[in-house]
Amino acid sequence: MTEITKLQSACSQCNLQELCLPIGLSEAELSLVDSLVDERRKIARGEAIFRSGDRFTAIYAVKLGFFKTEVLSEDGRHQVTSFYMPGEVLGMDGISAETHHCDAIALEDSEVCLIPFHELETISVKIPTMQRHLHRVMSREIVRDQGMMMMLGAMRAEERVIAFLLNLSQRYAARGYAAADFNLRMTREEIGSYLGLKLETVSRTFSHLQEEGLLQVEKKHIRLMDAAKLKKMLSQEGIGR
Amino acid sequence: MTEITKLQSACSQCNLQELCLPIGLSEAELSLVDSLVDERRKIARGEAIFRSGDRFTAIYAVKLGFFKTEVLSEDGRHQVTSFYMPGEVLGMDGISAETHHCDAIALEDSEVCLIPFHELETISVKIPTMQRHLHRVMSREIVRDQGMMMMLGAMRAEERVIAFLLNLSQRYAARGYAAADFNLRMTREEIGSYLGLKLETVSRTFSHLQEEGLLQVEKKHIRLMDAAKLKKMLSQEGIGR
DNA sequence: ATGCCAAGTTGATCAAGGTCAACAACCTAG
DNA sequence: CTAGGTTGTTGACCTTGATCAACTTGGCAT
Repeated sequence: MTEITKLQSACSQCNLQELCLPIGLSEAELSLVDSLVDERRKIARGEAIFRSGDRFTAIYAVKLGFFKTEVLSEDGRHQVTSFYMPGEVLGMDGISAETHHCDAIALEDSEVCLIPFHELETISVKIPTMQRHLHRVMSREIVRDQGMMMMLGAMRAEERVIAFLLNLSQRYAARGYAAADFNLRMTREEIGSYLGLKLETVSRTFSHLQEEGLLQVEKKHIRLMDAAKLKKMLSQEGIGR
Repeated sequence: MTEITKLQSACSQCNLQELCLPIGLSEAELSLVDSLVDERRKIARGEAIFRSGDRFTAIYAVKLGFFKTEVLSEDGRHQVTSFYMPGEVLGMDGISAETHHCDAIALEDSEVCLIPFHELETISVKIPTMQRHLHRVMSREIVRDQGMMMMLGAMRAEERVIAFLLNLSQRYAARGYAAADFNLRMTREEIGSYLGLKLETVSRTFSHLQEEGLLQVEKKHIRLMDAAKLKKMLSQEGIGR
């Protein structure tokens, strides 16, 4: 199902450039990058870019669509660890052992740009800006994960849901989409898994926030009615748990 | 309190080398590394190497002692995100924004080797092995964090405690210490924070595992009486939560 | 259409773990 | 030695969110 069609891909032409690449590359450097990222791949909804245990060869920039990553433990359990939208880079978990430690699955028909990692390392020796950028992208993932731990370890259900929605909102906004009006690409169950909650709890929390007038939910369509108040609920709410 | 004493530090002589550095560096490369890591710093118990908001300049390899990192949210909440023991590297959260996002605090009198990050980037251009190693270390942190999320999101209290103890055990073993007999360096509260539990729950779980004969706990001294069974409990236990 | 399945909502009940409180053991300072 | 603070243990009780179950809705295949 996964097409390995090579689409023309030129970072130098891409409107996601500012999200993927360091700013201020020269013409020459940009064309080096173009030659590095020479393959684009279509991933159908439900298909994986890579799975846990797959040999690591590349990292992937989301060009179009939406992904989740999920880890599975020995027993049947699995947990969504992240969602990725266009301009975000995934697959860096594979570097350490040359093997991926999670599955990366498309939530809708999507496209990724394939960045062969060892070539990236080679190029980043020639372009220090590129090296630094790579390090920042990796570090950003570490910081994000720390925030995630904070959320899972220290927030109650309602706060987690709010934090999740505000995070999505902010990422949509950064891409020029409406910050307060968007469609979820994932199911309640996937949200629950990501937030360490059961799908029923996610559903109930949505309903509850809607009753409060803070949110409008219609299936996957979300409208934030009072983002300011939601933010406040996050930072003030019970010191509890 | 924090002494900025410069101790002699020579990676080429260090017995933690195999944990910190890539294998197979040449003499010449090793002496380059020696000149990079020229400062060692003593950190007294309770003191911080860096705090959230501090400008990022370096990463730190634990030479001796024990650290925790903790993030704090706007409101008073804080959460321990990691513990570090000798040979482990901390501070990489600072790369992305040139600012640290957590506090790194010594749990006992400790020593760290200071690795100026921009110089490390410079050197890793000259030593590809070094660059690759850096990427692996960062990636390892990402993988570790994913496991942490899994734990916080999908495991029940008892499993978290077991996973925590087994993880410590394995890291002690990797350093040549007894795998089944060690002292905790952190309080029950710190363990609880790390595991997303209250200190009472940690305490009760210890007691419970002790009743089961799986563990011996005497204050901070832990003895794993049946590591095999503990491992089994982790992978089999309730699909629940 | 019709039947089916996945996704979502809502209610009733239950249990894991949080909260509050009392107390013990230990450490340090005076 | 004594006082006071920190750390840990244990008990009683309560809250949050999980579990189980019924039902609705919409999409898709026949």
